[in-house]
Amino acid sequence: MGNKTLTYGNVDMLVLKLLENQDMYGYQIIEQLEKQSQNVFSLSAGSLYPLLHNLEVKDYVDTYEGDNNSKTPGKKRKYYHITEKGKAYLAEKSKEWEQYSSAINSILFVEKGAAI
Amino acid sequence: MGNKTLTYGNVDMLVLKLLENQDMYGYQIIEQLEKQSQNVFSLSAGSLYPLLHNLEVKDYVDTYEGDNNSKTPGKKRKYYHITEKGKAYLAEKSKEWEQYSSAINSILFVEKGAAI
DNA sequence: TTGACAAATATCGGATTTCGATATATAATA
DNA sequence: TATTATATATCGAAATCCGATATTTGTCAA
Repeated sequence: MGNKTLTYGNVDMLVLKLLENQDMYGYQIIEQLEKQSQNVFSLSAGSLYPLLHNLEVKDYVDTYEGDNNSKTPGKKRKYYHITEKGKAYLAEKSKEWEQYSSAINSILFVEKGAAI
Repeated sequence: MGNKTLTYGNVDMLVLKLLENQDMYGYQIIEQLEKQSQNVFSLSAGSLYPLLHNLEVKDYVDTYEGDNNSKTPGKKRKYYHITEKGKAYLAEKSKEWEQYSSAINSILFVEKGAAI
């Protein structure tokens, strides 16, 4: 990431969220994440692919190979599709994120001298 | 923390924020953080003390020993006080947090099928 | 009075997560 | 034909946090 530690523990959630919207292949996820965050995040390939394998092992996604007749260069695309189990996990993590970020904000945005 | 990875990389910011409000000793920081986050965070001592030493090495805080005539048991309290350098660092990290969390939210809360 | 407990600080190794470097494959392009 | 862009993959290193453990010291109950 641009800032290394800022998405720690949340990348899987972000990836699953993108996949909830549509099936994607790895490289596409990297580009989409960068675009959709206005260049705040730029996930590296070395982070993404192990993470995707992990999501597959945990049955949060399943995969299929892309069209052979693709006219783009490079290795064959591998598409990822979120499972029901993945959706449930995503919902859980999203909820945790809301709770967590609001707790951070409740500490950051307390005025000096305010009663707590 | 209650949830292990959710505050990764942000604990120093939270601690400095508490110290911006008033000088505190370690144990007090743990209790205050728990209280002020409505029990969302519970920082462990094994996390806090190395972190405090690191903040001291970086000149983000300086320290002094508490009163000898304290009637509470336990080791002597060591108070931490935020420096100007620490305040500048806190401001920087807070800004990053705002940017980061809003980027996360912009990905999480996009409606299915919405144009991006 | 003495033993248990609570307050307070401290350190270490282990677990988790992410990144940079590197490798490989392949089609388009110059 | 060589280079570049696309695409997937793996590995070791770095950073951060926690659980377990240890130590000190004052209070309080038995």
